[in-house]
Amino acid sequence: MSDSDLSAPQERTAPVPKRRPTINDIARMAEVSKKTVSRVINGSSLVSEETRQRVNAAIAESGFVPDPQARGLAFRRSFLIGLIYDNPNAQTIVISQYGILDRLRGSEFELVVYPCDRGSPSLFNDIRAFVERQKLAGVVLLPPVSENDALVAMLRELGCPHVRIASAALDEPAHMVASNDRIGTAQAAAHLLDLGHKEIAVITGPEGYRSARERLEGFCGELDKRGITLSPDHIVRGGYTFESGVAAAERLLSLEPRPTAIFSSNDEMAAGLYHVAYLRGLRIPEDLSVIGFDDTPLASRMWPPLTTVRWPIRDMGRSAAELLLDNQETKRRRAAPAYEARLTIRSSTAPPKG
Amino acid sequence: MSDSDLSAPQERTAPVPKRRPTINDIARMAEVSKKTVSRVINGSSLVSEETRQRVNAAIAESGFVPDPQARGLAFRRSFLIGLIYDNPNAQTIVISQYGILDRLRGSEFELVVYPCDRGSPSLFNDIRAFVERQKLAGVVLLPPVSENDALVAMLRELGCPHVRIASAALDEPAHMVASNDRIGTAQAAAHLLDLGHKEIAVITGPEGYRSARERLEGFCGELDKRGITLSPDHIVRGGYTFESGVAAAERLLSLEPRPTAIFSSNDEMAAGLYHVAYLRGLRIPEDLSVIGFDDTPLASRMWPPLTTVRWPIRDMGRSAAELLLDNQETKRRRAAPAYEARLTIRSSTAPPKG
DNA sequence: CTGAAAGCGCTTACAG
DNA sequence: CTGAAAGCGCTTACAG
Repeated sequence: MSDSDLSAPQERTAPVPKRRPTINDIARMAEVSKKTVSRVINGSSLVSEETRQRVNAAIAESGFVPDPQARGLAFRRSFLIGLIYDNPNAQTIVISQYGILDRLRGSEFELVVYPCDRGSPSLFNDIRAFVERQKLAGVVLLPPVSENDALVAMLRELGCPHVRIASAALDEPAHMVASNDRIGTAQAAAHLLDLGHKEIAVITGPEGYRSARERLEGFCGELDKRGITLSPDHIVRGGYTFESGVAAAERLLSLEPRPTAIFSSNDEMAAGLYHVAYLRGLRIPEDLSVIGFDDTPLASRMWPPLTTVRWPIRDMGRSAAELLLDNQETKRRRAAPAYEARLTIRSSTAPPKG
Repeated sequence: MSDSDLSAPQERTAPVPKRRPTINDIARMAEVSKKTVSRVINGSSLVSEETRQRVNAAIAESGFVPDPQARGLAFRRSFLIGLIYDNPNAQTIVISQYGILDRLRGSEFELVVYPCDRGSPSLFNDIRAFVERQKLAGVVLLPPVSENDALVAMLRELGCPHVRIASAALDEPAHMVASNDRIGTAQAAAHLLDLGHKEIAVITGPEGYRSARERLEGFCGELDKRGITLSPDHIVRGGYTFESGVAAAERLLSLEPRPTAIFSSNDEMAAGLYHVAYLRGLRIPEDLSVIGFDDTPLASRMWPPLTTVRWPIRDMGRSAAELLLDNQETKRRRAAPAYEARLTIRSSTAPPKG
C-alpha cells in the first residue's frame, strides 16, 4: 500500500515531501496523455466517457487541483476578477464583495480589490496597467466609477470582460447589473404624501452622478403625479458624504416655513441631517420626517431607526459575478435579473404635527 | 522609424497587434541573454553597471512589465497577498484593506480577499486549499480569526508567510501587528472616574476573544488602581454585534441603582446601548454616559457623537503589508511599530446628575 | 476520440 | 559577471 515500497531504504527515513500532483501524475495514473487530462479538466466533449471516468478517478484519488498560474500562462489570461471602486461607503464595498464571492466561492476565480480615485490624473493608466499586468479574467465596477463611459470604453478596447453595477441601465445587458432606483424613491414620496406632508425637501447626490439623477427623478416624479412641484430652494445638492448632509440640512432647516419631511439620497447624508436636527432641538419624526437611501446597517443603528430605500447590493454583486462567469464559460450572453430598490419603513417618518 | 518598414505591404494594412514586450524582446534590444534581463529585474548584484543600464533603458523604452504569472510559475509562488477575516465590521474590513493597499500599490503584489466563517467545519481545509492553490505570497489575518493559533500553525506548516493583526502580541514580532488596547481602555476608565461616576458598568466582548479580555482588563485595571471593583452583575458579556449590545443594555439599565456610565467594548454594541437608553427615555450623556471602542465612522455619526477608543486599523494594515514585503525581500526580520489604542472624547460622556 | 511537439514568459541549477 | 539548457504546469495548434 505504501507508495515508497520500491525506494531505497535511506529514502524512506525522510518523509517524501509530497509534492502536489500535476497533470503529468494524473496522465500517468490514468494511462492517458496529459492533453487528455487537460481536455477533462476543461470539460471538452471530445473525450470518451470511459476515459473521462478514469481520469476523474485519478484526480479524485490524488487530490489534484490544476495550477491556476500555469493554466493562466498557457491561456494568456488569469483567473482573477478585479473589483474596481471609488465608492466611499464601506458597507457598499464589503457587501458587494460578499455578493461577488458568493458566486466565486467554489470556482477557480479569486477576487482582487482595486479601490481607485476618480480624481487621479493617472486613473486610466493605472487601471490599464492593472488589467494588463494581471491579465484579468474580468472586472466588476461599482458606482460611481461604473458610470464612467470612457473608462469602460478603454476596458472594451483592452478586451477585458466587465460588468457595471449602477442605478440605471447604462450598457448592454451582458455588461450591466442595474437597479431601478425610481421605484423605491417614488414609494418614498408616496409614503410622505400619504402621511400628509406638504412641506417636502430633498438632498440630492452629486452633480453628474446617474444615481443622483435617478433618485431625484423617481422622487419628484411621484410628487408631480400628485400635483406637487418642489421649488428650487427645496432641492439641495449633497456629495453623498456625512459632512455634505450636514451642510445641506443646515440650509433646508433654515427655510421658512421649515420642511416637515426630507428625503436624503443616501443614508450617510441622512445621518448628517439627524445631527443638525438634533442640534436645533428638533425631534424625529415628531418635528421632522426623514427618509434615506441604501439601507446600510447605519440606517438601523441610528436613532430613531431610519426609514430608507433598500438597495440590494449583495444580490447585485452576486449577479455581476454570475454574468462574468457565465459569459466566460458559454458563448450566450445572459442578462442579470432586474433589481428594484424598495422602501423600508422604520421609525423616522410620521405625520406632520397639527 | 517605423518598425514595419521591412514587412510585406499587405502586412502594413492591418495594424500590428502590438503584443506586450517580453523578456526576450528586452534581451534582444539590450543585446544580452534573457537570464541577464532576469537578473536585472530581480535586482541581482551580479550584473555590471553598464549592462544594467542598457537593460533598464530597454525596459523603459519598451514599457516592459514582467508577467507575474510567468514569474510566479517559475518561482513556485504567486504575487498575491490574501486577506483572511471573519470580522463582522465592514469598516474594519474596508479600512484594513486600504491600509494594506497603501503599501501594496506600486509593488507587484495584489490583494485577494477571503472572508471566512470561523464556525465552518471546513474552515481549515478551505484555507489550506486557498493558500496552496494560489501559492500565496503571504496572508494577513484580521481579528478574531487572527487569534486562532491552530490555524496559524497550519499556515506555518504550509510555509505560508503570515502576519496577524490583533489586540495583543500573540506571536513573534515578525508575524505580529499588535495594538495595546489596555492603554485606551484605561484612559476610558480614568475619564469616567474624573467626571465623577461611581455607578459604572461594562459590556465586554465574546468569551475567548483576546481583544475582549484586553479591553476588559485595561478598563477594570484602571478602576482597581483607583480602588473600585465592579460587581459581577455590572459586567455583561456581549458578542460585538448590535443586537448583543441591545441585550446587554437591557440587563444593565435594569440594575438598581442604574449605572450612570457604561463602557462598551466596541462601537456596534454602543449603538445598541443607545437604542435601549432612548427607548427608556434616558438622555445621553445627561442620564447616561457611554464610551465605545474602535472609532468607526458610526461613532461620529451617532447622536450624540460617541466618545470612543480609536483603534488604528488603517496603520496596522499598512504595517502588516510592510512586514510581509520586507520579510520577503530581505532576510532580516523586522518588527512592526507598537500601536496604541487611545481615547477620543466626543459628546456621549458628562458628569453624572446630582 | 487521442497524442507528440512546441510554447506561454519567466527562473533555477549548472557552467564558464 | 554572463549565458545555454532545462523546467515551472499547463494549453494551443496540428496530426492522425
